[in-house]
Amino acid sequence: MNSSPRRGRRPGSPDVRAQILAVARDRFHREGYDGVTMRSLAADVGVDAALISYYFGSKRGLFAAVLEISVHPADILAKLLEGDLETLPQRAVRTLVTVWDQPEMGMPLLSAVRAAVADPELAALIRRGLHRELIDQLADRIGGADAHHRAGTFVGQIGGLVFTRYVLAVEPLASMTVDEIVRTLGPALRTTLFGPVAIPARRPHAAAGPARGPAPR
Amino acid sequence: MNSSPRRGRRPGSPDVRAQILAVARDRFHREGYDGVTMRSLAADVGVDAALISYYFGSKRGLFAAVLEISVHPADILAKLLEGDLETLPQRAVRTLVTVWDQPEMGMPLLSAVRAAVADPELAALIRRGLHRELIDQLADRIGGADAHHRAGTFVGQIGGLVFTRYVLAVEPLASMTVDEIVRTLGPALRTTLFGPVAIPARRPHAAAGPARGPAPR
DNA sequence: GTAGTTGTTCAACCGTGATGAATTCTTCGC
DNA sequence: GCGAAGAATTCATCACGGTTGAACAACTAC
Repeated sequence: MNSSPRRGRRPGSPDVRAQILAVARDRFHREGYDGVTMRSLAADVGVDAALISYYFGSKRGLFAAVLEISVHPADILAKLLEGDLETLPQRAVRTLVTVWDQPEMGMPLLSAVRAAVADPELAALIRRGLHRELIDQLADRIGGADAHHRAGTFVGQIGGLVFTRYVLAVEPLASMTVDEIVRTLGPALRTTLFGPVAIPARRPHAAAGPARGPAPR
Repeated sequence: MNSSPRRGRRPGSPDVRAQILAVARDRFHREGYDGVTMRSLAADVGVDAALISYYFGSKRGLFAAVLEISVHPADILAKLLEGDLETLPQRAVRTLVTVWDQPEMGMPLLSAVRAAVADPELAALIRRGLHRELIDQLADRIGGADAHHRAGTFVGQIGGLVFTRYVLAVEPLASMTVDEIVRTLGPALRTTLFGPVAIPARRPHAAAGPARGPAPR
């Protein structure tokens, strides 16, 4: 891009772009996308609102930039998948809850999810991310004919935890401890990954259910 | 058409309120809350925008009215809980997917969820609804010491299905058939409701996990 | 110096939801 | 019937949202 040596005015003595980003980050996480207006944000930084557009193109651009510096899920996911497959369900739940429970991580993630629900393009971003970084890899590791179905369902269950505990905050999930959640959700996740297609503990009510699928391996 | 829309009350008794509601319902479901502007909606109905405020107080009031006539989850939930507890997981999944898959029901529900994510008051509504109508009742039916934890986790997983399949539309969940979903998610839900705290199919890797909880009844 | 580039502000635009006053129709007491 | 009360409808306007183009200021390069 910049072929010629640096011409023109140098960035102001305080790096205004970084300042805007920092304040925006704080306020977006605290007040949500709609709660932050460009004018009020500009006033906070002590700058004209047009400058934000100048640097970030638009309000959404600014939000995207904030997300960029706030959310890095990929490395956490990679760590999870590296470990022992047997213990993955418990570890996944524990890691997820731990990460989301600390506000410095949870708030950015929450605002990201909120924004994604409202904005189809952001939703597509998350959708693709989940699929490539998590579901495909997980399916590879568990193997078997219905690996993708199991992996997808697994992610769905994890997503449900995020949705009900953090976005909706519905009780009792919202105030259960990490251990309690691992205890109750862990076995279900194990069933999804490794279990048979129907738990044989009681009569599966064979009538309507197409209870037989590909062999549970 | 009518080139000079006269001021004042219209002759006859056209039920304009119902007309507004019908058009709003359609457009909200198709274009989402933010996609519908009061002016464009008013133009669609052939009416001044102020009339909407007159009838419904505010845009949110209109949206609430649309939800009112579009979403009645309570009766469906009641039916579910009436049936045999043993088959509840499968039936719940099947009912949920069936309902959400038909656009006449699914779109309203989806726009409700979307709105709830953006608006804390609506979120509180859904939160309370889920808790009173579903979790408490379900906990009563399954009984036992950790009934509430199990019920909450159950609802969380169901919510995850909604979130990932319908809101985020992440693959492969988004294009799995009803039967496939019932097959993969059903057993996990059974585990949540009735299962032990750790599935004994393989060595539960006793180290880290607080794998023992209240007896599984 | 002068020209060119970048940072910053100002004023304005257009679209949003909301509100109060003005106007016209319906209804109901007499 | 008449006339007043009230309901339904539009208009003009407000405050506020994000965005934009022109102007100006600061700085670098030649």
